[in-house]
Amino acid sequence: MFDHGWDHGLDDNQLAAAAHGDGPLVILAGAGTGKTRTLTARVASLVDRGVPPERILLLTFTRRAADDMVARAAAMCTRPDAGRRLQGGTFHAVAHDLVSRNTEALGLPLAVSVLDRSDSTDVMDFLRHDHQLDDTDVRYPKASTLVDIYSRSVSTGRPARQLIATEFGWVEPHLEQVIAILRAYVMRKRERGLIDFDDLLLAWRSLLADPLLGPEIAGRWDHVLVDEYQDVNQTQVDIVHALRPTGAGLTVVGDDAQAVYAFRGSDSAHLTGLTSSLAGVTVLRLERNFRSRQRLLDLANAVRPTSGEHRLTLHSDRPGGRRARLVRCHDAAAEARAVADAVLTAAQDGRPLRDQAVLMRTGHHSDLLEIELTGRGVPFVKFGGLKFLEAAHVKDFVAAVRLLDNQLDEVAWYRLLRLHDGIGPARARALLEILGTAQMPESAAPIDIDAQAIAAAPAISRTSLALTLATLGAARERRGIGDRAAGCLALLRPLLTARYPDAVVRIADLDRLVSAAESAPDLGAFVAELTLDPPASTGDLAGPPHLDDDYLVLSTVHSAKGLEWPVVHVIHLVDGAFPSDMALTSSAGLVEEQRLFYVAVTRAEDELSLYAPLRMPHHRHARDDKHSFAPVSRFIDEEAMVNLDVEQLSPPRPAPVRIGVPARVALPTLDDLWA
DNA sequence: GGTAACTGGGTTTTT
DNA sequence: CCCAGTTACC
Repeated sequence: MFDHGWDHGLDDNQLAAAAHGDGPLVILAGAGTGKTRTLTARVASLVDRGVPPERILLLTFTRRAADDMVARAAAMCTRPDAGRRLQGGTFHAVAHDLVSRNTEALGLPLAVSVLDRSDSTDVMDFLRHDHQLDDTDVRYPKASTLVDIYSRSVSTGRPARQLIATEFGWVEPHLEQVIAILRAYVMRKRERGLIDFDDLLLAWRSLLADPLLGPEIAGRWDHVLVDEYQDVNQTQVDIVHALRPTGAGLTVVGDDAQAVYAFRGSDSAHLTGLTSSLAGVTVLRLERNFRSRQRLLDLANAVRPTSGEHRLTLHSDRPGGRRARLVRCHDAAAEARAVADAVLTAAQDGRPLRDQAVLMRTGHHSDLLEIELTGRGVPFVKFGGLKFLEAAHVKDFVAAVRLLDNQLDEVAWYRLLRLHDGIGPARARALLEILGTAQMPESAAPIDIDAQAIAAAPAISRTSLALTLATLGAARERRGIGDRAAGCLALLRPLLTARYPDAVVRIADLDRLVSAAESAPDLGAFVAELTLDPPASTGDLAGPPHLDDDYLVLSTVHSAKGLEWPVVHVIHLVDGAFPSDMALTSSAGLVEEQRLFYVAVTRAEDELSLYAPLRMPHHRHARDDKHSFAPVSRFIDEEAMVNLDVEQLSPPRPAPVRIGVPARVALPTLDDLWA
């Protein structure tokens, strides 16, 4: 074999995938089987075969995965400029780029604002109000439920009526009103230049369906490679199909047992279906695992949901190892202590904190653990759960920036207006009628509009509102990105200071955001990108200064997908927590939880500990009988149990009971205190 | 009467 | 952080 660089260290199956020709290729890759390595090697091999790098498109679901893959592929290529020319990104980022360049063709205003989920909920709330669905005497579906229905409907291609009938039964009494609101939601966004996450994909699909633009866009790429294909929804399937209609030049990688995004419209049937529906498809399997010790894979294979023809069985390159531990704890507090003990013990045994991770079903499952870790001085970083962007002040800043370009952005106005004393939901809505209405750039002077709004505002808010509008107007006149961003911060400074007790910290956050924005090519794009891919913590923005510090990672299983650590702790393995009580009612939900558990288990390289608290504050069902292994976790059946070492932590010793006369304790009097 | 501001209890997962 | 319920203001 010639040494191309990209084929170095690949096994036969990986090599077959990397060197595969132009026909459609489906790679079924189990966890830890070198999927990324294979995909990047394939990219490098294509480039070596003479495919121009810019004619290769790598699609992923997270920007981290996209950046990672482009960088690694570039490193394998013999062409020095490949990294710059390779096209890669998340579905949503690529879509956003295309949408921004084609707003006119799409019939959108020149400037569009990207809505995250909570922005979408705000829009839905306006409509709920307009349609009088916010009366308190009848329980109408909440705005967030409406967003759920809308999103699931468009991303799966199922009509809302059908979706409501099968999965949102409690909404049916208001079916007609809900349908009317969903229609209005589409119109409202279009009028105001607002696009949500689903719209980005829908717009890309529409562009591809256009007789003129479609072929031009699809024609930009000869090869399309899609990572994590088990997580695509119907819109994404349509996009991929429009990009590579015959399947030639298409490579997809995935593992149906790791499909964990059904709640956002994904369906792993899209992956499994491809293996039979695509003419001339080559299906390759990667089952050789380079990550985990065999003992851990035995457990992984036993808990992996079976999936008929696409059964994959992982076998390790790294035999032996320790069996996973199942630690049964008395309650969540005992669990937190046990995890902290284990983390510190491992650290003493030469596993730095950075080699360990604690995984959980939902963000707040680590609440007690975080207190415990803080108390013991163990540094940690948390992924998943509340994001930096969800902090109120960051959303305020994003709103201000969006208003620079898009004055029709009512969601942004609504947010900003309510920061003023004396302006609540109702007054903000009234002011929106004035401020958020379209004025053509050349028509009525904006000053008049501002004056009108100030006059309409309650007296107490007029001074600060006038200042806000003036600062915003001034920032709009600026051209430099740093100046514009600084203007937005200047606008917020008095408002945040008045509103939040910890305003100093929050403003310092925004200072960092402003300096990060300065190096961006365009402020609007910077904010849109921030929305599409929010940094997990403020630390992310400042670059990696604490990279040489040692810290423990706490993460939701969803956010841990694709990552690995030598030592992994999975906490809260108890019905109602993991699996989530939201999923307990449907079998589809339970299978998804099982896949999520499989993802968690397969993150570990050397050591895996599973923690099962027996008593949870809100769950009385966990029984205390210490010797029965039956209700350990519904994820672990008898076959899987064989691969576990079970440890039972003794319950905490009850506080000693004192019998006798209670001591008399005198509370201090004022005179005592002043003495 | 209509709002804003405050209080207390609860929270799935994410592009 | 969001929501519902309550109080207090104009």
